[in-house]
Amino acid sequence: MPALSAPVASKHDTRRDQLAESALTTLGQLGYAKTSLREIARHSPFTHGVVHYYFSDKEELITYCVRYYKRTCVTRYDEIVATSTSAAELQSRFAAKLAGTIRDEGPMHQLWYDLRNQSMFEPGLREVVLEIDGQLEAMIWRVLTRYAELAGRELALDSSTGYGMLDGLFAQTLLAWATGPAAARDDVLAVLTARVDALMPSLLR
Amino acid sequence: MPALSAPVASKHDTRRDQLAESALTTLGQLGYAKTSLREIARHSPFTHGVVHYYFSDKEELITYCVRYYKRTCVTRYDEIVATSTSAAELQSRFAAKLAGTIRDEGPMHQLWYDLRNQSMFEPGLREVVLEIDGQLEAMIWRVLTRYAELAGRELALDSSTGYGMLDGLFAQTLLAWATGPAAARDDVLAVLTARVDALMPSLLR
DNA sequence: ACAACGTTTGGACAACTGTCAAGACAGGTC
DNA sequence: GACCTGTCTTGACAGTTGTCCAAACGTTGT
Repeated sequence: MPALSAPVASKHDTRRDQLAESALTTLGQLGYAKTSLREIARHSPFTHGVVHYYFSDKEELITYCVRYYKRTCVTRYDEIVATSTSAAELQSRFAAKLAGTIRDEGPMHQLWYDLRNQSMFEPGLREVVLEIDGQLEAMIWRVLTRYAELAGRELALDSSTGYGMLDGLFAQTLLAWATGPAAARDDVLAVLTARVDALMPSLLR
Repeated sequence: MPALSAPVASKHDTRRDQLAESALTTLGQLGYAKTSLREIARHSPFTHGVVHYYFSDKEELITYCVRYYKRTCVTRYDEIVATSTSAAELQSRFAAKLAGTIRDEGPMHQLWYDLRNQSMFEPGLREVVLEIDGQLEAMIWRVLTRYAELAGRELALDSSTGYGMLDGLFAQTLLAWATGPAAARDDVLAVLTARVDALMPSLLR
């Protein structure tokens, strides 16, 4: 043991998080298919042996990364939900934040869709992907229910449908943002914001 | 040259199509990340050397495959558009066909989303992916405009938004279909049909 | 029969992959 | 000082990958 018991997290866990962070940036840049354990180590302060010292398996590293990433992402809109005082405010702030998170964390979202797709081919990823997908749906549902509450009306759709629709618009924008010319990036984000802004009222009845 | 000029397509092109078909089934089963040229050859009547005889590159094979696949997929709903005589008929047939194509061609759709995601990391795929994505959007737009025409009303959204929303619902269902238990497959498809059926009227104003 | 050519095979190559193990390097305890 | 123990480096392994190439094959024309 490194000491008796570390203040908050053992050094072991700290290093695992550190490696997970290096792995996430690598995966976000190269994608799942082209990311190797050696490449991850190259993007970290360590050599490739360390990866196997802290993770038994490539699969264990990946799933650990997904769960690590989740901690910071599935509550992304909760502050907006908590502090908005009108339906109009919630709507516009949510629409803006959707675009903002693409601008600020684009590669991480690219990675999410990549891993989500991989789960269709790799059974080992399914558990963690479905777990996070459910949390993302719940995150959107919190936005929508609060939105209806503030508007004093009822929602015209269920949780799953709302998540599927908004996620489709989000993924579409992310694709255009990631593959389009750099000069058009601001435009596609503005389109997403306007689109969600226009769509949300029609989700109420 | 094998002959002077073959009846319809040269043997060279025939073999390219044949290899593309083997490649597509392999890619649909294993996904982009785990598909190698040797694996493709193993799923074909030939050995791995032939692949490089007909395709200079792995990238050329993949892009050829995507275009080959496109020929059969971007007109999938045109027959429904052409023969439906009422908005209600078009709506229910379209909703049913969406689910039906997942049932019948699931792996091919998984592959499409896989390659679409890869294009965010691999610039070489962007051109062909964006080309087909545009054709898919146009395909959906033909459905929606005809739907509005039959209903005698106006559409409440533009082409891109309609495609993004419906594609989101489609991808969501595909994920559940591909990763969920076999016993639930019919259910998720029925949910998609019901969902699209309920959604479409709200796209009109 | 021969030659020519398009096609196919199978093996080779270097580079890379995940995995593992032996040793070096700490820091602390006796 | 010696000793231990957790950490890290380095090199090795077997397997796979994309790519290339020399040889064999089969058909065609002469």
